[in-house]
Amino acid sequence: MATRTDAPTRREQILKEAARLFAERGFHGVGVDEIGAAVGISGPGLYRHFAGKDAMLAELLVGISGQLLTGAKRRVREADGVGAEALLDSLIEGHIDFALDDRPLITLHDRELDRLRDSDRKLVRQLQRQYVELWVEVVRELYPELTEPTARSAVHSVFGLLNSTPHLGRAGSLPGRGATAALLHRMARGAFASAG
Amino acid sequence: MATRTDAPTRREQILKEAARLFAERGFHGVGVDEIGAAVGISGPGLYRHFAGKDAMLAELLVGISGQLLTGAKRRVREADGVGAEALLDSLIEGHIDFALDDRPLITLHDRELDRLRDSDRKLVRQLQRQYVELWVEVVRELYPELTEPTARSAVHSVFGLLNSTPHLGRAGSLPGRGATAALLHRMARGAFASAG
DNA sequence: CAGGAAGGTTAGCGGTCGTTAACCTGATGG
DNA sequence: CCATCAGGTTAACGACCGCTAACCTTCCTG
Repeated sequence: MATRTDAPTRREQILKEAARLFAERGFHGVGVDEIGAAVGISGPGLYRHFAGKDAMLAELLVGISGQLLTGAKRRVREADGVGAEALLDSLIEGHIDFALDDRPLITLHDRELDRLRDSDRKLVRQLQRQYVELWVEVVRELYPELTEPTARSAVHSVFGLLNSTPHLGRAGSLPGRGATAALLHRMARGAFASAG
Repeated sequence: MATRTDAPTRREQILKEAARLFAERGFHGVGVDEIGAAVGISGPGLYRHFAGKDAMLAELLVGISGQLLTGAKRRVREADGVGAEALLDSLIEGHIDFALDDRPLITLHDRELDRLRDSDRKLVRQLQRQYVELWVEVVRELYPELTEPTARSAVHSVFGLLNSTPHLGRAGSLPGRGATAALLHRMARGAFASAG
């Protein structure tokens, strides 16, 4: 992975703050002036970087879905031949990393999808579907007794479990990142194991 | 439980439709005219029944939290002495019933809490906290090796799992209510069992 | 050193939305 | 039989919000 060391561009600043604000107060609950203020410019200045408020949300959601899918595909590729056990662990690990590092995006991901233009929403849905199907394949390989609809439901439910991180108290109430990740991982595996 | 047989009052109609619309498009994404139209009256007519749009959301959220807590307390009372195993099963069953029967409310429950007036939000948070603590006690009785913060995280995560029902395709894609409930139940138990 | 692109600014327009005001109607009960 | 009231209606107001227009710097570059 090409690790970023250079400073974030203004566009990236804006996207990050917009994600945070959208997650906190909802897409309609945040004004462009607030987003601008969050990056030190004011209101209409945003339009030098984005076509509009909708475009920010679209870029965020497409970006999330794309990143998740790309990462998962890479894991499948790199884990070729190591067995379904290790691959599922890798997928879970990737999803947990994402859920813990980009909480606002995870929140947006299943909250504001309906606010997108039709074409963008279709694209995001397609990316999501591919991501899910990728998991379903791995899960069914590991638990062949699961029917395909059952496996899909199980995958969605585990996503719900992993995406619960925003609800795990903001501050130091949770037992540290590593411990939280390990707990979520164990629970996800336990949930799958009991699905059949 | 005193089963309702009489027709729903207008207030109840409004709340039900408002819940559905809020869940579909977000609190700010729904206008009072739409809510009115959904029950056959128009816009400002709602103000004969509610002080304002905020009041509808507040009543919905307080109602949900209260119902969840009341039901859970009843289950604890009725299950006195039957052991932690059966009690946890009962709590899970109750939560699943709620998640399957009142999907819009479940969605609102963890999506629009921040839109409430301070006092209402505090009340809802307090009811939620009691509900969580009730689960935590049972879980820790059943799995004494769990620390209290770990148990609390586990409970939140299982809520995420159980509340994933809105993401399980609207139509006939899921394998029937009974099968879905059973699947969720098994997965929740498996997740808890693997938390330690 | 001109000059244009990049990236800001403020003023303001147009539309939407929550809410209120004023009015109407049908049922109810003394 | 009339007063009252619950439960509607439409008109309209005021606030807010997304977005555009017009203008102003700063800086790179031929």
